Amino acid sequence: MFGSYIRKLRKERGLSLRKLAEAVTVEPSYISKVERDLVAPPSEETIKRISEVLEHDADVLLAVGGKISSDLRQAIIKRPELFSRLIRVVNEAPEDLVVRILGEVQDGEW
Amino acid sequence: MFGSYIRKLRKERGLSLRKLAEAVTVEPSYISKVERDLVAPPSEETIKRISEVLEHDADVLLAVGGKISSDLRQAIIKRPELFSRLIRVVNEAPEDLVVRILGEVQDGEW
DNA sequence: TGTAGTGTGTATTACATAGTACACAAATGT
DNA sequence: ACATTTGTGTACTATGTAATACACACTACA
Repeated sequence: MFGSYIRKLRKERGLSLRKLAEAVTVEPSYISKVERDLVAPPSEETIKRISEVLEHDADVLLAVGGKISSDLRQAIIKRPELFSRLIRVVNEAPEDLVVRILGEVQDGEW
Repeated sequence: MFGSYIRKLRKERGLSLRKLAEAVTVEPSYISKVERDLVAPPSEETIKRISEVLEHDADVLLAVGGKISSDLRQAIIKRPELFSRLIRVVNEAPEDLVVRILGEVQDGEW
């Protein structure tokens, strides 16, 4: 999944596999294997560099690779009761509702 | 950190290291090393078993061990834009405010 | 004074993670 | 025709993760 996802992105950017590899500072053969899903998705750091080169949301790319950004992990780990509850509750709630809450929290309407 | 944390819990429960090890189905020497932080915290599965035996919140124990429950990870990974934003926004907000939001979302007051 | 239970030390292991290094073949450009 | 670029195949490696296995020494206790 991750492989085909970034291969498509790369082609849309008109970038060769080798150019991507160079920009990300990994071996071309590694990108080749990654794009065909012959190996597991790269590390968090490498995925983040890929997201910059391909100009794609890092959180989404990490998620496609089955990972979570370490700053999110740290936030959760620092207040586990709060965030565990929050995530589980929100996960049950319909998305549009959550989006509305988010907007209001952000706008300081509380 | 994790080690001293569970050692304290275990003593409070009046449990011997070996009894804990047996209940968790790992080697006593392993628990010994874990409790003195000579090795990294156990796997998610093992921490969850420890949390049951010691009757302590699993999310908190996982967090002390630097981990996040896989069900939370899956929730985030399925809707990365939503949850990444949510976590970052909430992380900036004061806790009491977040707790109030949580309560209201739960109570279906939206 | 054994023997049962306590915690610990040392050595080892299986598997996963995250890649590198380098050679090769096909297509493209000039 | 030749050089360059493109993607790929094969082999190898270093580090981390998550433990096991077993022997040892100390304390309690009956």
